[in-house]
Amino acid sequence: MTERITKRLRISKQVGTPLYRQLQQQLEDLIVSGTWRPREPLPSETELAARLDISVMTVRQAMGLLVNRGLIYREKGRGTFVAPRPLERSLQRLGSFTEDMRARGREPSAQTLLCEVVPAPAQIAADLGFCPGTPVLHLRRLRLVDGFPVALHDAYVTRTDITHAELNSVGSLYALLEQRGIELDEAREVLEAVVADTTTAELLRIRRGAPLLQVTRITWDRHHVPVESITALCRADMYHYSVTLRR
Amino acid sequence: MTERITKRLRISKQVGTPLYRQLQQQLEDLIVSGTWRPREPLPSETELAARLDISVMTVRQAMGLLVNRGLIYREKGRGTFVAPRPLERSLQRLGSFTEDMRARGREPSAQTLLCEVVPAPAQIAADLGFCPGTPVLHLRRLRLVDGFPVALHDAYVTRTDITHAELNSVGSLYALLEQRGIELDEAREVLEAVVADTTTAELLRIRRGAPLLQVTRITWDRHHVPVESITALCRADMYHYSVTLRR
DNA sequence: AACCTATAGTTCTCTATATAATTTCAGTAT
DNA sequence: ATACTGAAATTATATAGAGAACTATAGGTT
Repeated sequence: MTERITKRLRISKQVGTPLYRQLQQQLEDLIVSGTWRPREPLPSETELAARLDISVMTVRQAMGLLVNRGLIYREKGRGTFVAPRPLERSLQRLGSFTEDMRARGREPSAQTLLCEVVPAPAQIAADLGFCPGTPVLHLRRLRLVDGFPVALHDAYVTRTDITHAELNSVGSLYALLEQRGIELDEAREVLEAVVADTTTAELLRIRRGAPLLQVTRITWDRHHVPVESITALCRADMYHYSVTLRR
Repeated sequence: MTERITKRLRISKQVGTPLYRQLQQQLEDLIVSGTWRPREPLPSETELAARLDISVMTVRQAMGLLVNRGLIYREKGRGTFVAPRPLERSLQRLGSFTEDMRARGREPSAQTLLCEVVPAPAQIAADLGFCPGTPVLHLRRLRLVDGFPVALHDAYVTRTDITHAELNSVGSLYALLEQRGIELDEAREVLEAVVADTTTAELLRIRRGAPLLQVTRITWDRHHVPVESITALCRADMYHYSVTLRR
């Protein structure tokens, strides 16, 4: 069983990806695909290290990442097990709307309602660490899943050279930023509940006063330079967030 | 500057706490207390290792925990820095309402509206991995901060020997569970937006139809045994959640 | 059958070391 | 003053190894 499964694991120093990342990814694929089920024991660290001819500490590092993602749990003296309920990772990793929806097998799309360079309003400037009035790209988009509106995104982006046409073509703002060499690294989100006003209700095709999840996010690149400040209004009936917490 | 600060760091093998945990905690205290400000460089890993006479890998492990908590960021070749905006940790660590509020310098209290052992309803039983009808403690509490109602908690707890009097005395369900030797380890939360019905509105002193953040949480102990399934309704105007995401 | 002990297996903590990749700084040449 | 090179400094990856702490199992004794 487990022995046959672990024969599928392949890691190589030639790949250019750190060994622990390769292992983490392959183990994660096995878990997410359902090959290993919740509470099923994984091979021990020492066993994997021997089988793959790598150091135990390297295996341990890979496993540590899976623990952090809530996919496995480890018990001293007993072993390592697949965590119950494979997690949605919306609040575990920084992903774009497009990525998140595709990961759920849904077809995301967007209507760009506004795409223009504006002077940064005071609060946005403060969020992004700019002087008020610094030019930023103001981007308002209606986000759809399988053709149905689910969220309204109102973003201020520090990169002002992204065009309406590019957005329509590529779809994902994050993908466009990454094409430009911006390495997204970290974001901070604040989640609140609000009710829909008339304009938002119309766009999202819900009644005025319906509950919305409001998500405010500031995103930084790997040099901790701010990239984006966005407020998203999400239909609460079609879209919710999940997270694993640790003690 | 940094030299004087690091003279305050003390770790000892006698303490019984792993060295990396001791260091992580002390560094965290320095950051949270404001001794180190955002973007300020921390001592390098090698410097700390030399100063504390411990291995670089041990320092690195401590730092890794701080990175995971969003308190610092590391740049290859440059160093380690305090992350901007010290984070509220509500969605980073598993903490109780009581702990969270105290951490924010607020005075939490509760009114227990219901505290009785009941047969687990089907959905709760499914959440907790029980047979329907298994006895669970049903606990409904109005949570207050500085005397003002902010949330309504409706919990089903697997430990049925907790009394109304204990809750009133100690206040924190998690503290009571921990007194009983239950080591809380992990929780999964789902966040949604809803609107207040008449009963909830009255209890929370808001208008009917006002937005609420609904948080559904299942908590497990360190053996991954379910401890609690809870639904919290939180006033959106007084209480919101934050989280750091990583790419 | 119950209990105790020894052993094996597993994760946890820690050490020492090395190389790779990146950034920064100092020295030298133009 | 500027540009280039090499060294120093820093984090990132990886290794090998050891002992501690815990769990599970097997075997022996009562």
